[in-house]
Amino acid sequence: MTKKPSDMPEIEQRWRAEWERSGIYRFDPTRGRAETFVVDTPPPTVSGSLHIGHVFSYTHTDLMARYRRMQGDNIFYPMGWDDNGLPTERRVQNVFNVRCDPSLPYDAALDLEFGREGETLTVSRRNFIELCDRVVTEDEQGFKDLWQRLGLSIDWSQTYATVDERSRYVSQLSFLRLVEKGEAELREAPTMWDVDFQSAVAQAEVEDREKDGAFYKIRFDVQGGEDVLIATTRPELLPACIALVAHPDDTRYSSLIGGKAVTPLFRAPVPIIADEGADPEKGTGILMVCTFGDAADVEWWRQLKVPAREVIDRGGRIIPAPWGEGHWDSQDPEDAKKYHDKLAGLSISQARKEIVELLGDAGAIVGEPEKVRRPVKFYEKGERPLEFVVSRQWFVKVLDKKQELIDQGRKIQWHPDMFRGRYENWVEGLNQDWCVSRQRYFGVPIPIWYAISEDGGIDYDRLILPAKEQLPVDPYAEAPPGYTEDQRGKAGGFVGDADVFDTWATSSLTPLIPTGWPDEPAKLEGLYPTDLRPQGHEIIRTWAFTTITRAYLEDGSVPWWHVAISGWVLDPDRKKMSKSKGNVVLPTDTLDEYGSDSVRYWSASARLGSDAATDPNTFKEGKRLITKIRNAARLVLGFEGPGGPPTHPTDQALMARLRTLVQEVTNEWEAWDHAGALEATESWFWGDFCDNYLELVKTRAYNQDPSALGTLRTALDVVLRLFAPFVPFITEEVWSTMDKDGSIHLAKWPTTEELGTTEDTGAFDVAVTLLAQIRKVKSEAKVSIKTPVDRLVIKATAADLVLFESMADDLLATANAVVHETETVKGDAAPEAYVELGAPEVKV
RNA sequence: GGGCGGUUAGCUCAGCUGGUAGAGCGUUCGGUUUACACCCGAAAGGUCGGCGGUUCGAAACCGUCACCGCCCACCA
Repeated sequence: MTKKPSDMPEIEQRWRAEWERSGIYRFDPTRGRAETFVVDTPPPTVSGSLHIGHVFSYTHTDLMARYRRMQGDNIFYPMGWDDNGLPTERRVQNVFNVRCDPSLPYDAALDLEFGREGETLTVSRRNFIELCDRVVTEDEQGFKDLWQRLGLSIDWSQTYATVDERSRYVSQLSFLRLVEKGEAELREAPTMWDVDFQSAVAQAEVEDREKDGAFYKIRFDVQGGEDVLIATTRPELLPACIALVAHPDDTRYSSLIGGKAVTPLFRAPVPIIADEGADPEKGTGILMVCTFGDAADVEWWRQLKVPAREVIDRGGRIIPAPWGEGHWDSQDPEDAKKYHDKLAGLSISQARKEIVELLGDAGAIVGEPEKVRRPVKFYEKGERPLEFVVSRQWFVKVLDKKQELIDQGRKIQWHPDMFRGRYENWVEGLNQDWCVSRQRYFGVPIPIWYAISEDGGIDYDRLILPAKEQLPVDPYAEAPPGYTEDQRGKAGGFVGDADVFDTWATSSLTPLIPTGWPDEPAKLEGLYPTDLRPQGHEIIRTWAFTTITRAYLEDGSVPWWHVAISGWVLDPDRKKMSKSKGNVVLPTDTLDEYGSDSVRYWSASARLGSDAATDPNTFKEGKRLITKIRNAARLVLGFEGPGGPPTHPTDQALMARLRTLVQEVTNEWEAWDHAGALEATESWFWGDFCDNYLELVKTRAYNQDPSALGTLRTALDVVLRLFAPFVPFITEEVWSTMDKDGSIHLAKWPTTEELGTTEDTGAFDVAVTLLAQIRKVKSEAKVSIKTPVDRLVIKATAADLVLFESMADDLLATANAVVHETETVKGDAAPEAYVELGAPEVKV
């Protein structure tokens, strides 16, 4: 070992290679479930950037894996890559400057460069997917490098990707089983829709954003009456109005209920109905129901049982002839068409401006618009508000099993426990079934065909399912059983579902993908349910929820017994990091600057569930600890001579205290508190061991006292093992210079039994108390710590004096005291030292 | 609007089942001590967010309020 810490990069590099070569993190398939610890590792989105947050949370997982490994468990610690879905598509679009057009034919010769400039190219679906594969391969390597550099004890022979054959197989097979059980079904219904990505989205991917808007008061005529004012923030939906709603107890409007109003401009008669859902306090208390402004509109539309008047197309523009040319439900169809033509083709925001003007000209807007700030639903990755669009989508039924899903959550231990509440809160608030189909390209295809009837129409009630042996299948490219490819799209033939699964539909199966489900029952039984799901709290509603749901629907199981939640990494100003704020810390930079063990130290010092700031001080603290470990080891291992059992009281006391530490640290681990374990270990190591014990024992150690040498070596051995999960590189490095077989990471976790049975008599406390007093006198006298003490008087209780005498040799040597006297005091006073110093040293 | 966290030394945080406040960093003072100056020793610094209550005793338990953060909620 060299003295300078600057060789840590070399040490890290060397052990990283050695661990990979020796395969110490390999899973052993011959051992049983009881002694196996299975991690359901989060597959990172490979198209996302490497983020310091990754380092933080993945370290948390590795800490527990390393602890369990040292406890003797056979660790199943696989790695998955989440490469399917929108993030990859987006990245491909940017990297190659392309868009996918599924109608184009495949171009086998297409060869694009990374960072291609110039005009945006449209490519076929298959070309697009090939580009996705290229990007993904590149990105995965970046993550693997980072993980290995960080020292994650992953078994790299257990890897998967969410678009690979195995994942597609599992995803499709599991889905087909849901279809057969009736738990997944195709529905044509208004669904939340992102007009930019042109895909349906699920409730879990939706977030509210506060947006400015304006309330417009619009005058509707009432048949056989005066008129009525409604308030709306979405006047552009007026042509889609199908009813007005007021609260049944709202006396202002009770006379109107059951009658009809007539929309301005379009002159469409619409019923006026009463419903508890209308809030008399909001707006004017009466509102228009449109197809579709929001989820409430969907609800009322269902109650009314009238056809939808859709006016917004899938790209977010006003449809030219919303309910069929010449079919205007209007008292004045010509006017209606005239007005609508002015809106047709406009985007939502353009249409809003236009219609406000038209309504204004027609005198149908009353007063000034009232500015309001209200929550608007967005796709979490989207930029424009979601619309409700009628489309055909696959849903997994969850609304009918909320209680069961909550009960499943209660069979799982959440760390920290408060996040169980988060989960239950989400399940209780579910108001839509889980929409799993997405109108995207790069993902797991929905393995379904639909029959085409003899008249040429697609019969969505006649599903054609693939044979299990056919999976994974791409129904867009392959023909279903009993058909041939030339029947595609023909009367009497079939059409393949062109959609892919939502990324969570596959990610929800990560406990099943690497564990042999369902064709290797022996393997599965040895690995499932898994032990640990680590994840962030922001994806409880997606990943945790969908995983629990899929496991429950599949066989009633829970997917794991523990969920460990990591917090977020904040910048030093306690702000959440984001690219737009420009405060993202790159993990490679941090690793370059501080080294892997230091960065791990920082991660480990944060408790599960709590956020952490990227604090340079904590990184430095880690670096200091690593240096301290090396130096202490250098001292201990530098002593020559045979070691023996602890016979000296100081040594016995140290062993007793170490035993207490081992118990405490083990308890912390068992309570899933790695930060507590680290803190206890570090505090013992730095305080008891380095500052006090090493000083007290030095003289005897230099004199080759076997009790001292044996104790020093045992203590180092044990404390290294306690540190090993946190700082695997430096502990392995030191371990390798000791007389030990194999890696420290396969060594047994320390037990109290291996540390004998000597009691902590209190001698150590007495010594430390007295030593502190002597040091204080010297410090106040501003002399060197090694200044001789001429006369030392110890005043203590009789019991403490016995303890003092037992280790007086160590204490006097450390204090450099030559004469000592003792004085017995009554009661339970702490021992006191009276110190007379020799002549101050003369400074040269 | 509903739910959940947090509020302890200048900063970042720990304080388990209630017994007169802790760590690291920072600050100040001192120390070349043959493991380590990425070190060692010492010191200063807090009415534990406010107000009530339970208790012999509350940072900890109960109630309430305030502020910060997060999650959720049909947005007319």
